[in-house]
Amino acid sequence: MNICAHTHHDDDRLHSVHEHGSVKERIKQAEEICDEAGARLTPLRKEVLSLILSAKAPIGAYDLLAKLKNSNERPAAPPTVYRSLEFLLEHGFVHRLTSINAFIPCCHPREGHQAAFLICQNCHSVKETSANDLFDQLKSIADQGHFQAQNSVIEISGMCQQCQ
Amino acid sequence: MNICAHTHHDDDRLHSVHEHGSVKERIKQAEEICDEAGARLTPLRKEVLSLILSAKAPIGAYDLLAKLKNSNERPAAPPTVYRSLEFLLEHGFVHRLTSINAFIPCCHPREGHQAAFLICQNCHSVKETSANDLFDQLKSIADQGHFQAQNSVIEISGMCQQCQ
DNA sequence: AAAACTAGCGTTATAATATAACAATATGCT
DNA sequence: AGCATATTGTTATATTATAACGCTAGTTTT
Repeated sequence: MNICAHTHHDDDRLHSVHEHGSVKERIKQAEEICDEAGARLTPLRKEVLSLILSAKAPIGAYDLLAKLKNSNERPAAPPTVYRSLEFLLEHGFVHRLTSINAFIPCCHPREGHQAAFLICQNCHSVKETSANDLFDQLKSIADQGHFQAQNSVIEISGMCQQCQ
Repeated sequence: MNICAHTHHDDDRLHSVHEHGSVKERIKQAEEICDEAGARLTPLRKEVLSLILSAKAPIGAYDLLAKLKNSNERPAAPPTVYRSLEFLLEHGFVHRLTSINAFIPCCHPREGHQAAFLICQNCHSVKETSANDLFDQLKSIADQGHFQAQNSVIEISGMCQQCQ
């Protein structure tokens, strides 16, 4: 299992946490992935992604909208944000946390993985985990229900280590 | 593992599906549970629960509101519904499906269990499963993240057997 | 019994999240 | 250049959820 933090406090007690690159590096990586896939990481999309990467907690669509308006000559309305989010979700650059209507960067955009999220209700930090055993279980549940799974939401809310 | 269906089509191919009582019986059971717990299943709450039990698919708050308005001399506004839902959720009579903002009855209101849901995107049937192995996995994920879990959302969207 | 307290509900208003529909512009292709 | 398509702008509105305040009825306290 693998745990990745998206948080504003240090996580050095968590041995399995690894370093992500800087925002700049991660944008660059996204550009490469888009090039390979023939997708267009336009300036708008890049900026939305950058805002999500820079936010050290999950960020909502309307918060993104406000930041776009502030930091930008560009006009911005809800569809501006939602369309960019749609693109970023499709290409695996961000995740939607449905239980809190907010977005976080994906730790491993190349892997196209499924993930489970640990969401701290106190400090709003999020840990993304890719637990293969868990998804095997899910698959077996779906199979037993004769169900063709397309999409899973696994979100655990509670209290992170630092906040306990 | 245990699978329960909330659906408008027959599920006889699913051996593990069991029968729920009639709406009347299930309301009666809820009354008993409330009596034991010292909670009040008021006429309004009873009616909302009854509407959710009768709906053969997940039902949204505003659909409930519309039904309340139709079938009733009682006035109804959004807080009317949301407050009743809050009560029913707290006491384990219904589940909220956060990925589709809708509500379904709980199959086993006495057990206070956690559940995972299989949501058919085509016919909107839902199967509720209580998979202990899965929740053991979740617990172990939370433990490895030194995380105190309070609440889990597990929702799998896809295509049910009948719709494939 | 009167006063204080409380749970539940009514009522009005508004917040927060998300999408529809159509117009304008930019980009890639021949 | 001319065409097709993708992207973005723009306006309007739909959908989901909560805040705030007051009333009523029942319960407890004095």
